Amino acid sequence: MAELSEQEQIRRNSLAELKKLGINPYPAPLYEVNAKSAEILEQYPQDNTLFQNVSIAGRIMSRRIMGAASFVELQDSYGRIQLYIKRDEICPGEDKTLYNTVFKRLLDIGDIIGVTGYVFVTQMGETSIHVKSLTVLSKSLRPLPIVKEKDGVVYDAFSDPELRYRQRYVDLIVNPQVRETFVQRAKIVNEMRNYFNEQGYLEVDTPVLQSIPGGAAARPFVTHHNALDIDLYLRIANELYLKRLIVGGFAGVYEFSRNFRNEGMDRTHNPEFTAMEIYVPYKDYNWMMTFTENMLERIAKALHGDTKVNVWGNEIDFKPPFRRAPMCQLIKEETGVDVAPMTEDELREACKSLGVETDATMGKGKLIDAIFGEKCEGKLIQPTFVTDYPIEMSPLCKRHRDNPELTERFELFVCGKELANAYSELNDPIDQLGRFQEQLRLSEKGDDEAMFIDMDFVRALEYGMPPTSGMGIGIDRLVMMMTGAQSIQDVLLFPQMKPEKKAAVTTDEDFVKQGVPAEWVPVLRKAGINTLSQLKEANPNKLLNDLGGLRKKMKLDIPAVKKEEIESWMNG
RNA sequence: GUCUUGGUAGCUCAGCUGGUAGAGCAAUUGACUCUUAAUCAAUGGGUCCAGGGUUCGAAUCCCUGCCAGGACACCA
Repeated sequence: MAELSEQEQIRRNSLAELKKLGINPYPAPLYEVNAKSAEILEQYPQDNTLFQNVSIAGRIMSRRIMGAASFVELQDSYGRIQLYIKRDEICPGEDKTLYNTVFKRLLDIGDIIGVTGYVFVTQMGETSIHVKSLTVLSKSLRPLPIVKEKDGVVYDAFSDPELRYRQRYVDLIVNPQVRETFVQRAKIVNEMRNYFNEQGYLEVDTPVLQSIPGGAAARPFVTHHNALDIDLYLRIANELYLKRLIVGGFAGVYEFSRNFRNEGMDRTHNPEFTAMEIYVPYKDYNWMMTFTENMLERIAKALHGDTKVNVWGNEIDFKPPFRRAPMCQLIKEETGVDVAPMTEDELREACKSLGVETDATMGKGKLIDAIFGEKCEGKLIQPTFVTDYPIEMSPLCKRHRDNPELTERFELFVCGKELANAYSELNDPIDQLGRFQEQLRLSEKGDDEAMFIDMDFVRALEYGMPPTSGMGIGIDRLVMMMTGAQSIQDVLLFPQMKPEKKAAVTTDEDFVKQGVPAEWVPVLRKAGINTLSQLKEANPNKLLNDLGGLRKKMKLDIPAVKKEEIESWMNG
């Protein structure tokens, strides 16, 4: 096991010693716990008759040993509390092994223990547990990053993003704000679920494996089902399935949907992400705006006790009503250009004069959207419903009641980023089929984002779907805003990473196969020979000298090696 | 996809125009019965991401690759 670091080796030795002392480092029985660290710290100062017989378990995060008494910081799922461990308290008899050997020598930072005792306040004024008994619950074999903190300043923070995301378990142990982010994420989702359920909407599950990846325009992941011998796609959206359920007659359906898109990754995109979509019959997008702003107000209050939330340096107020403005109006405000009456050629001209890049495949709608994206999006800091999008951008959305070139669609922008998207859903099956066919024409023209045609969905609409409004919201992005996270990786427990590649390591066995006696392998490594190719290219005379020197230096009780032996290793 | 920054001890990081690898914390051994970034003394710990090149000599300079971060582009 030469690959183990010194500290890992020491911990394994401690593990063996614990076993020798008859202590099971991984005991089977449950450990009865009757207190939480946070509760003790909160309640004991109010009433010091409480917690006089506590049992608590957690991980050792630091130790301050002062001879026959010690202080330990114990971390449970709720926070940290200090333990006061006195030798003669946990070892009342003659035998002081539990304190002197087990606690002081064989336990380490990172180990999980359970203790019983009573709560008191130290001379320094810190609420602590005076320990009467101590039980080893799990021995940790790897050293934890040591993060220290004083007066709110964190020293030696565990901050390497690669390690934090690859080994999230370590991140969660040493960085308490990480755990808090995910508690808040759960709170946001629960709050939404309650809001929907209270109004009688039904949570449903729809297929993740779809034979037609519909409901959005994005590159899907493809997989194969062997028994059916067909390709299937991981869903890019669940919209078309939820609308089928509205056809089926539900009074409102929603789903928290893990979606998958085979596209680029960056600070706001992960290949798998969570969207919430909800569809309510007999409503329109105006109703949905009110519904959405009330939902966000509720979430903000649940999390922060206030509608005002600091998001990336801006104070955002989620107090309804949010501003509502048509896209063309916002463009006019920002640029002075009225794009509404323009022809495609005029729009192209307008883009040029505004410095917005275009290409030949873009139609009217895409040109308007390009101007909006370039000039307006970033300016929408306070929550704003942008309404009435051009029709070619929105193949699943109903035409605007006053203008057939527009759709009854809104997107909600906060801090310059799109947060939610909603329609008065298109329920005219003939119009829907025509729009799908238009998408197909676009895709034949080379637009690889255009949608597939889902004929079963059209058939469902032909049976009749009530007028319906639907809304989708990116949960990861919402959590980022509500928690102030800078990167989507900070709101996903296990963000996507390239697999770790182990550097090609020559193992001890490889050296032995090469003819090197096992006892010489560590010496060889000490001499800087870590791979077979290094061994083959080494100078035998120098190696003979080095090994001889190291043999003396390391006081090895093995016979000196001869030059012929070294040469035989080198030649295999 | 392009550009850019980085990868050195368990963690956080130094390491200058090339000359045998350093600190703090952590670890080990010892001292210490209310400490709290505990303190004091001593000790050990490295494939300097990998592979090539230049050189008498490379953590350091050059090239290629891998991984990560950032920016841009692309992205209903």
